Amino acid sequence: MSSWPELRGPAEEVAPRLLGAVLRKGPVAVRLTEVEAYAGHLDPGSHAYRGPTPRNEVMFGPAGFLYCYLSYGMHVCANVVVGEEGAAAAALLRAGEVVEGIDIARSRRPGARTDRDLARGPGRLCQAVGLVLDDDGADLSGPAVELVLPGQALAHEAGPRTGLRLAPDRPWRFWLPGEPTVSLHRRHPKASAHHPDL
DNA sequence: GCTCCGATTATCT
DNA sequence: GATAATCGGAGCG
Repeated sequence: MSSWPELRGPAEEVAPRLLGAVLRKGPVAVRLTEVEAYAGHLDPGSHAYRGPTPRNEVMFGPAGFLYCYLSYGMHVCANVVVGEEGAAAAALLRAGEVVEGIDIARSRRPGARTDRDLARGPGRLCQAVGLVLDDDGADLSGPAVELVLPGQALAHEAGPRTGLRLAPDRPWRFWLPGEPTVSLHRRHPKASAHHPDL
């Protein structure tokens, strides 16, 4: 039963369709403004590149479920599983605008100076929405966690992925133009070394 | 506004 | 034991 016909197809085609979608957990909901595509076993940048493990097994399942993992030992990041079952394709939820439960979101992110910082960045988004490691595998049909797709695809822009050590060059980051919650910066963790550029 | 840097732990080799 | 799809704070303009 493919209850998510809109999520079929390659990650880089499905991911932009998530822009403008609303993700809710309980009282807090965000409207997604920035996502990133990961093409599973075909993609050196994906956690699924080297095959199934206990952590990434949700990605190898059907579309419409949440894949959550711990990043840098302290931040939770969330993906929507997309594509055909077994392809392990997913879209990382990079940023959003809080559209419901903003007071609760603010209390969860006391460090945020402005509302636009509440869910700007994958770790911040999960903190604002209240997503934790235990939400790994959640069914996005609800009721605990729910995803509502926009009626039609919205106009978007694309650019290279950020933060990855491997395959950062694919233009698989997608965002809604003009959204203040979108962050277009940040370089690699470490430039490993200075190559004299030949 | 920008860049640099250290924190912290589940997961995999 | 090394790695990592990040964040927040410090320092500068």
